[in-house]
Amino acid sequence: MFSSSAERSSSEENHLKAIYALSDRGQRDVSTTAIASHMELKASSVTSMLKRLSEKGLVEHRPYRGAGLTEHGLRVATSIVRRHRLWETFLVTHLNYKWDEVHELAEQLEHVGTEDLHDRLDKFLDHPRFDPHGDPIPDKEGRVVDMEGALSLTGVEKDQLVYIVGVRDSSPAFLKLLDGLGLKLGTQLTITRRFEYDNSVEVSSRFRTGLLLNEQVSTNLIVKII
Amino acid sequence: MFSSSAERSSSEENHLKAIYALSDRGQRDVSTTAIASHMELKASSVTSMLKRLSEKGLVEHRPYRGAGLTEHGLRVATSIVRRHRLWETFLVTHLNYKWDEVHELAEQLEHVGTEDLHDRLDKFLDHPRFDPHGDPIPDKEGRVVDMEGALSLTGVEKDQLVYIVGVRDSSPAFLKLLDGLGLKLGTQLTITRRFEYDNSVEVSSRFRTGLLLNEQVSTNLIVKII
DNA sequence: CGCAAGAATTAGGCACGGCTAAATTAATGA
DNA sequence: TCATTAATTTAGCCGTGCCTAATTCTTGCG
Repeated sequence: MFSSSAERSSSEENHLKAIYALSDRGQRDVSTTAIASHMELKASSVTSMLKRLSEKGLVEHRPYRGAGLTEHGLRVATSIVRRHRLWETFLVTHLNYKWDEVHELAEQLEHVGTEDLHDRLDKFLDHPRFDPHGDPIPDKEGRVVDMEGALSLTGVEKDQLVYIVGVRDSSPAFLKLLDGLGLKLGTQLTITRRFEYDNSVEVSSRFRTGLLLNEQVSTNLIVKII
Repeated sequence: MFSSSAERSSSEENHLKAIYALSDRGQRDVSTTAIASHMELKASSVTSMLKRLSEKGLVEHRPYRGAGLTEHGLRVATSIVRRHRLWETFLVTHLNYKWDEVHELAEQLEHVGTEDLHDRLDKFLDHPRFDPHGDPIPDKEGRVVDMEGALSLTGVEKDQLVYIVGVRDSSPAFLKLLDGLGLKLGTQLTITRRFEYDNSVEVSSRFRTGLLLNEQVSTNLIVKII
């Protein structure tokens, strides 16, 4: 059995991660343009990377049609997502970073070292199942718990008690907004009023009542019914 | 006050670190060849990097004569050594790596992130003053404790009780040898016999007596008199 | 059905960081 | 002093990974 880690560059790994994310965990194919805009690159750069990844057997590239991960590519992409989320967890739980500060750093750390390093990190962190944004951390074999019962706050009935389990958008701006509103993972909420005018909702938590959330915010809040 | 972190590549940082190490912490100039052989590069590659670092004000390059760190370069180099040793400490104390396994990983981790990350890591580790090999960790301001009273085992008198505080060679091979002999930081020793023939010494510790160390080994062991 | 718009690819250029080979400088010793 | 040698630098090439501009597919609409 030979190692499957045939020296990948950070850029290669980032492309795999992008395809993974855009294809809904490797389900369907994604377009060159989509990858390019996700990574803030030009399409031509993506094309040449797709060619390279295709030669390495990580990606199936159908020119002019799109690209998808091979089985091998999917394993690699999952592993990188795992690494990313483990580092984010470490940064928040042990180095006292805030949840809106860790993405960039994890983006760099995820490319360092071997699988062994991350297995050890995982063990040190006591096998966390969710990262600081509520995203599930794939296990060693790439299995991802899928969050059944989770839904967007937008889809919740009035007066239904729910608690926040994640965010759909983990940009610093959105996370800081939530901090400012006193909303974090685990916070319990109920929708007290809905406004048809703009689909905004009024929510109450233990600490705050009459908090008005616009549609964008409520859509990006992932909750579970208690 | 503007930031002094004007985007440095890993390769640039590695060159600074090499100059720092070879120049005895930035004292004297070092030759292109010395840097090249230390980094396992060709001299011509080093020359072009020296030119770049010189333009960035990190290195003083006197063509055909040698190169030394500027004050700014010295600060940067010290910071990288600090990062390296902090990560080595983390890997050993929290991820259970052995002292002969951490160098390569730290070599990669040291280039990630900002000074802030490493200040937080330092705090998390509770401001360690020595890394797993006994090398001093520079503080935030670049101050290095110099290990007064430390000397090579070769220079110790017969029957003098000493303990191991560091190693001059931290290659995996040497560290594994020490592991095999049951020698580690803190181990107490006395030289029981000296052999003029090849400058080897016989030492005894609490756990082992009559252990024969050749000159290379005893030279690379740094000890303090109790 | 055919063509124009838009997506994607190809062609060609650039900076980085490495290399080899050629040219240059410094140092040494006869 | 001057020639030889060793160290160093310069010249020029290559792969990665990005870019712009030109070209080639696909597709949907008139």
